Amino acid sequence: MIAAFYQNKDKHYVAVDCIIMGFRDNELHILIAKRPFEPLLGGWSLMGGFVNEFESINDAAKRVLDEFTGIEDIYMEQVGAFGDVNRDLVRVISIAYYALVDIEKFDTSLAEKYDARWAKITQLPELIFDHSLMVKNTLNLLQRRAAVKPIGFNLLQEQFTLPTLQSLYESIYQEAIDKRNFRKKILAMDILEKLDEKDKSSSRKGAFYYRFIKEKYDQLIQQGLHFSI
Amino acid sequence: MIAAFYQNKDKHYVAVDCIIMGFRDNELHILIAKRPFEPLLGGWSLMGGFVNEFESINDAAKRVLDEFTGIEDIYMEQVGAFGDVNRDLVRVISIAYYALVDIEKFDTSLAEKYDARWAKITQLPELIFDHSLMVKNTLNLLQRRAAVKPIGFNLLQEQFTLPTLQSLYESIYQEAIDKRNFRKKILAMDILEKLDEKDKSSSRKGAFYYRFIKEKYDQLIQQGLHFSI
DNA sequence: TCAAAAGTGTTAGTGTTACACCCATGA
DNA sequence: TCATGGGTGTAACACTAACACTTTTGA
Repeated sequence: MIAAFYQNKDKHYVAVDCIIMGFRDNELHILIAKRPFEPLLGGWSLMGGFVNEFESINDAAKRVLDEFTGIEDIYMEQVGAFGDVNRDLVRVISIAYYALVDIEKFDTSLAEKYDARWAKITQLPELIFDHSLMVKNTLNLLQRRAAVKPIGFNLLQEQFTLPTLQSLYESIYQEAIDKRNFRKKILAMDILEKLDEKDKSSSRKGAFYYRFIKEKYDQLIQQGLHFSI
Repeated sequence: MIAAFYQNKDKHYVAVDCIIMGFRDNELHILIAKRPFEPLLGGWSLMGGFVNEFESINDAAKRVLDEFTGIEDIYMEQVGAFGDVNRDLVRVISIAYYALVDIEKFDTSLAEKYDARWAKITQLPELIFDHSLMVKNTLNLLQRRAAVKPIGFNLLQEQFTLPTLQSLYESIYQEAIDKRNFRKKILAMDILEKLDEKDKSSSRKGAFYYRFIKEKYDQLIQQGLHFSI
């Protein structure tokens, strides 16, 4: 019988915790919620949930992401498993995922429902358990990923200006980038389409909108392009 | 009561699977074992074990590594969690770790005990479940890590020659490296100590032994050195 | 003396960094 | 007209990649 081999093994609670990132006011933000119950009532935490018996861990993460943002089809990637015995109040193994969302699509009614808010990554409060560590590892991973994959666009709306795109990367890497070098590099890849419209919300002159052309990117990758910022 | 919150949640078997890597005959090898029981009797698999109730997932990995190699204090890093519902015969969530060992320290009696063997990474047989995927992800991760961290030395003995070190990196990246450029780069970092002794096992002239000086590396890192191959 | 692997520098080219001024616009 | 952020090119420098011959030694 198959089950015999597993019979005497311990079983564990397994959770997913999501580092949901958005971009607003030229800064990365993370969605955090105030814990509504004891113990640690009022402590800030990431968005999480338990993995169900007939659900893959990826599906669990997608479910949690949808539940707390109201957005489906979110870009996400696993950060890793966190399994210290005492990381939670009872023994729970948690698998962290980070997600990149267009903050404009966020269902703000959920913020009230879960007592959640978008916190600037530079001004995060202390989080419960090992959630601060999860965020730290995520930022690390994001910095490595964003340098070689065009995932940053997931944080922006369909149309965005180059100044906005640049400030996004500046926020990810926490450092200033030279305007001319940045433009040269991103435009040289030839994966953006310049639109006719301008965004005049942050200057009188206005900045042209651009659009990421995924099809072109995919095609160029086939031909050996290496995305790099 | 604390437990109330968790009460109705599902529990899961959680395993660790280890991608144990060694270097021999100028090639990366992975330790795999023949499954000694049905179903899938005789199928090749990675080294694994279940996570116990009062054991962190890292400790579980260390336990498994020691059990199958006879070596303590092994360099290891988590690859990630694998949690498809049907990845195993029953629902098991597995956390993969890769480990880099000095293959000379391997307790060969364990190879018989577990019907294990070191398989060349270029000639791996098909593995059971999602183990081949785990290896693929590991190789990816290793390539990224080895380029910026001096972890390759964990695969070698205390003393090694530059030709050996080079062939190690050639095996990791599956591509030839220019001898002169490689030496220039690695020696420029000034983290190796040249010894007086030569290894004459692979040439009449003999190649000088070198040693990685961890203390010096740590010190230089403080001063802003970036390891890079 | 020869075969076989170890060891050694230079150059061209590519990519990266640093840097300053004009433009368009609304108030 | 002026204040503000958007937009543009070039030159020095650093790094990378390409490349061939000499040395040592045991058989």
